[in-house]
Amino acid sequence: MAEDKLPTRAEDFSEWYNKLVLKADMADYSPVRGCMVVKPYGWTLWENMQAGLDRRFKETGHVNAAFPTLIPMSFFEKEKEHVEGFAPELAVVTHGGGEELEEPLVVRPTSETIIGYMYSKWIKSWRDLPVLINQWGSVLRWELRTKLFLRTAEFYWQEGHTAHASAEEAQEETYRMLDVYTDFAINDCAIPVIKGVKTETEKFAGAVMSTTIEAMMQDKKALQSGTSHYFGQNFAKAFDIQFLNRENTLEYAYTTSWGLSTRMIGAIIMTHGDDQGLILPPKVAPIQAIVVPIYKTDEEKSKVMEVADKVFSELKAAGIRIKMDDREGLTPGFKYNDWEMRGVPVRIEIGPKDVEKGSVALARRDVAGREGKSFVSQTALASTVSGLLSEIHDSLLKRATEFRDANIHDPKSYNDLKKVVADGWAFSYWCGNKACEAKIKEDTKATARCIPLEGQPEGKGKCIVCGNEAEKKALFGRAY
RNA sequence: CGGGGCGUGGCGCAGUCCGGUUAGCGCGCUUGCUUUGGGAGCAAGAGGUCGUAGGUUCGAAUCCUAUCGCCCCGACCA
Repeated sequence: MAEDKLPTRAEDFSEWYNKLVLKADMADYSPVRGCMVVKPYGWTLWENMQAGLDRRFKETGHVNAAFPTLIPMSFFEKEKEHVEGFAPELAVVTHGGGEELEEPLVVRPTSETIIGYMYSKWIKSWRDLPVLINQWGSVLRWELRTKLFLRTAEFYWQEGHTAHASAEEAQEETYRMLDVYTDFAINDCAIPVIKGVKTETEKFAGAVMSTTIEAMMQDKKALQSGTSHYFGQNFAKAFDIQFLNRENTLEYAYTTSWGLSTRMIGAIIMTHGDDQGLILPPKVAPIQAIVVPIYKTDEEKSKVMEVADKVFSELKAAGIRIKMDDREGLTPGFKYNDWEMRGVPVRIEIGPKDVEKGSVALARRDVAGREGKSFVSQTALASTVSGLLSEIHDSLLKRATEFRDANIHDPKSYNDLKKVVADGWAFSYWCGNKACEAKIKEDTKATARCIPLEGQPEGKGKCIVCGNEAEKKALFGRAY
């Protein structure tokens, strides 16, 4: 741990990320190419994220269920765009129990098909609608280039699948869940995101409309952090999800799906981390405060530990996720660096001097060095720490928002756009034509991230590429 | 699938061009003593089929052939 330091973000952002994921004990490579092992520290973070999302899902009327991992191959062929989109990345099971299967089974890359099949059995009347089901699980996509959390063959996520009696209602659901993701990203992960609609080129295979929340990483690349799709009747027709409406006529249902994955962990790392390591947003951090006791002699140790234990119990009772670092034989300095690598938001140092003065040293992870350190009274420490945690959340969000906003540009010409997207995003009028979108991608590697739902100027403009009339502005940037 | 790089103790590397017998170094690990308010010091230890298979040779980590795997850059994607 002492050697083999983390590269700085400026030196090599990609290496910084790879090393950090390993050194912070978040995940490890698996023996199978492209798969990852999520280690306990990373998984606890995910559990906290799950809790925040799951609460929001329940509040908006959804229930959880579980659908199988294996899906008949033929299901994938029922929706044309869907099969085209996913065919290249399917893993297929051909044998079971030593025998070749009559019909190959696909390891789910997403569950629209099998859930569509089940919904067609369950939905007969308008009284059965809406169906609002979410599933927590993992999916498998045979990715060519992988990176821990950001793109792995197998990843963990939730996928919500809903069916509605009208297009309006399904569209409302699509936007409602996008708002849920936005709220989660901002208020739990301290990640500012931009809500928007995907272009035709970028949308989900089989969707009528895809929406997204896009976040800017510190290397100014975009990361799609959550998606919510409106399917219209596409999947209902493919899987025969029909119901008798109030007029007693048979009608196809309107469906949606929405997902957010462990990729969001990557977003947290790349949004907040610094050259010392991770910086975890307090709301989801596995450990919110770490206690480091400092002593030399046995006599000092017993006095210090008495205070440290008391502080620990008080904060724990106050609902703060706290841990005591009582490892022997390690210097305090080592422990500081160790917990900084892991991104623990608050560190509480307690030494002989603090015992005398009735104080503790509080260090906040988001402000480096001495500036982030303060000496506070042991009395009412729980409320001091709670206050600091919430202050850290606010400051992380503010810092990330300012960074993002400073790197979104409004190029005046196409040439200008080309320069801008090399190191930032462009927010420009776009006519909606695929050719213009493709030209940008070809010239700059930047893609249309989304057409933002908010912050659009009044009135029309001219497409940054072709100069034709354009209704709306789109965001362009290089993406993960 | 194209282009580039790399496989040597747990990790990071040197040695390979120009073969020579005990394969080194740093970190980590184990034990002991001293340490401990920003990555501790000393001492003694443990740990390696040099990716794999074949070949050349008195002798191969080193040369030849084949093969496998990984990483980076491109084409596809949450």
